Amino acid sequence: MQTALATAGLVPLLSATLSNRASTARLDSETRSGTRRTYEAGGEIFAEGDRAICFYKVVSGAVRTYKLLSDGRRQIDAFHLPGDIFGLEAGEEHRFGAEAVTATRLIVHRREPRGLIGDDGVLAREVVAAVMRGLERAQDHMMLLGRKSAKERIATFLLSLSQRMANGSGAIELPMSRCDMADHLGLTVESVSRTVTLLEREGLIELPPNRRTVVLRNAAALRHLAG
Amino acid sequence: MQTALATAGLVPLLSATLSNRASTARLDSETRSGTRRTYEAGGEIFAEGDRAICFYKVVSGAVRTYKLLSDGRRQIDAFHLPGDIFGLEAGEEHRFGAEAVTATRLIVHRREPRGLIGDDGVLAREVVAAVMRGLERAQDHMMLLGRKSAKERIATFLLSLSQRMANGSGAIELPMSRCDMADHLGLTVESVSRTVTLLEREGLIELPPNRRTVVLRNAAALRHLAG
DNA sequence: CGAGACCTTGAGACAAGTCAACGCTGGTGG
DNA sequence: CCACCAGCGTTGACTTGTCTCAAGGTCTCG
Repeated sequence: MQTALATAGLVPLLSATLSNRASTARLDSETRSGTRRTYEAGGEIFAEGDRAICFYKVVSGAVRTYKLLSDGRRQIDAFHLPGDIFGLEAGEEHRFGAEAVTATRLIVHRREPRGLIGDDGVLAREVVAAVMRGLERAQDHMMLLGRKSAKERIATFLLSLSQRMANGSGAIELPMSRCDMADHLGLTVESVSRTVTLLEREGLIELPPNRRTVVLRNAAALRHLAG
Repeated sequence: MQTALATAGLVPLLSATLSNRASTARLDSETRSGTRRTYEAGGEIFAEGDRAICFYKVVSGAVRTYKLLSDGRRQIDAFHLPGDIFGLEAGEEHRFGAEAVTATRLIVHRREPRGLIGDDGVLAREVVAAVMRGLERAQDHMMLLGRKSAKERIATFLLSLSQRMANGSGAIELPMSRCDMADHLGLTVESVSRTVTLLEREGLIELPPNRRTVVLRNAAALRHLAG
């Protein structure tokens, strides 16, 4: 059993064979060993520097993880949507803050020194997959932040959200404000607003008066922009 | 050092089982199962999209891993120095290209589907530690790319290099060109050159005529800049 | 010593940032 | 039920940091 354990943790790292297997074994880990917690919009889940006792899985809502510079500049590392795991750390402390973007329900898992996680192969593999996915997203995001124009950033962001939210229709319900988008994409609020408006004028997207919904009108063109 | 990281990082994350089993096996992983390979400056180690058969550990020299956009824009994800592991993938393919920055010696490890890695606790932990460290570096780098000025980027970069190279004196031998620095920091060659010159004029660093060496004259001020 | 790669510098252009209104919208309380 | 308020989003005018383009300088290596 302990060998299986070791395998569960490491193999997905090194070969995709198992990772495929893990994703099909969609046992709901929610039913296991986690307690629930809810937050209202804007609620703090943990702060940068807090001891990393727990990690979290989003049930509903959305979460942002971010870092601050001493003068208040903020970089939002990622938005976490239902199914996503966040709050994993290699060290003792959280290297990010985390806040609920909208009203959010989470499952909280204690980071057990041994035992619990080891006993749950599904969760363990989910955790490793979450780390690897986080790494890949971070790498792609560096390309965006380092080398893409505002228009390309917005296009990339909208496409990736539409894939992750996948609600059938082409409409995306943005959970986050323009300010959050800006701090994720390395832009200012004004640039985000202007660029979104520009994409609408060019017919690539559509913006109901509400402004928190986006309909992708020309996904091919967006994809071309996103590179 | 890496063992320390592995202990701090992997174990709390996944389970202590592996660590107990392997913590007594203090064998140098270099002596196991890895073959050596050398590259001259500029040599390609693998290309984006290649099947990820192997991963690598730097013995000497320096390696850059990068992504390209269709129009040639490049983002250098990271520079890998002696002791660093790179080329690990969750999937079947390399998501980056890798090239030697200078003449480089590597150890090549086959990515065994199971078995071998599981048998070598030290290597396994090094691997997980490498992934976690890669994630942390990527996260810090997003802050840099998304929110820092050119001056702050250069300061951050020089400090981090000086820590990683740690050759006693305060002098850093830059293995990479200005162009590589630019593509890592999300700037242009010209901006890098100008900013480095500026830091020299302000007395924070010193640049021997060679231009590939940097002496940190005022690390405190640089640290303040880096945020 | 010469060629080429690399680095620096300058001048001008431009994308994105800043500052400042203004408008919408959704919620609250009179 | 409507009017107001506060927060969010948009837009405009202007500024600025970084990029672009174009020389020119400097090191290294054959």
